[in-house]
Amino acid sequence: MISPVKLPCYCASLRQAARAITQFYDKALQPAGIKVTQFTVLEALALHPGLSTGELATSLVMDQSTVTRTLVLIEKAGLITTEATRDKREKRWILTTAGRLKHREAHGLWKGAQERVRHVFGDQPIKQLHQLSFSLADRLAA
Amino acid sequence: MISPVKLPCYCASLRQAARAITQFYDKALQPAGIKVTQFTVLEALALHPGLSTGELATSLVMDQSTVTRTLVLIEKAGLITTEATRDKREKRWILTTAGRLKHREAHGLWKGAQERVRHVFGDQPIKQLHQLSFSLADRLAA
DNA sequence: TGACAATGGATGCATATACATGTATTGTTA
DNA sequence: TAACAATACATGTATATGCATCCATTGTCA
Repeated sequence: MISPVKLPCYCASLRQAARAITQFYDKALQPAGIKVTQFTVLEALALHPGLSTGELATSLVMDQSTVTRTLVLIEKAGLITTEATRDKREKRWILTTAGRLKHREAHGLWKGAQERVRHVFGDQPIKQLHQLSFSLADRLAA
Repeated sequence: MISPVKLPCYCASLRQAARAITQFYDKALQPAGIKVTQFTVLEALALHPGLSTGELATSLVMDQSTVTRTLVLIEKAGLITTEATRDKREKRWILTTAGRLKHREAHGLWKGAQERVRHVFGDQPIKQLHQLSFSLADRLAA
């Protein structure tokens, strides 16, 4: 009896989808004790060790302050640490041994979530959504 | 020189796009002094006056507690108020006069943002993204 | 080299988000 | 009708997010 509110707002629909899929992935990652946001940073550092805080922010299209706070969390958890650099202002991040283990564990759970999403939503639609999302973020960042 | 991290995660890409477009709309709505989240609720109430907190949560695919907090904000701003109901537990919301004015003002700004997004991203792509987003939220909510 | 600009992060503040739980009210049933 | 269950929000806690601003360090240039 609740009228479903179908808003024409492009922003509202994207936020809605982001909320829904975030809950889905967070639930999937729960056994590893990390959130999808934190996993994303771990993944980025696993692929590109030594990225700085600012570089992470740029490449993940996040605000620098947001990245800083996520980094603090996973650093406290012992998953990442900083390398020594000449420039004392910057911090370059790498996974610790515990971080590599956690990443491997989380990666398995994440993969399962990816597959389930692909299964329930369809291979073509999810890939299309994925591409369009990246593309939009890219376009709007400029 | 910063390697752009293209993650295969469906969740990461959606979150990225959601962040980017949220900033875009928030900036557009700035003259009205409200955020796109708040505008979404105003819009829902403009279209469907008298929705309860829980109904808003369901129809907007948001957590009830999140909706409660957004409602508190725009209520404090004098934009919405509650109707009297038999059931003293529930709150049914309607726009105040100030709320209707604010909604009208914000709606104009929002429309401009919609058009600009459509222009920079393309009519077909944005509509496709819109549909896919709603569809995914729908699918995952179930 | 000494002042000043630029850079890289950190922090204060406000909102967004969700989960778990609490509280008040309403519904149900023995 | 007196429990007890169910419902509708509110609240505590933690993380996510972004803007404005601050601080420390580095770069530049007269």
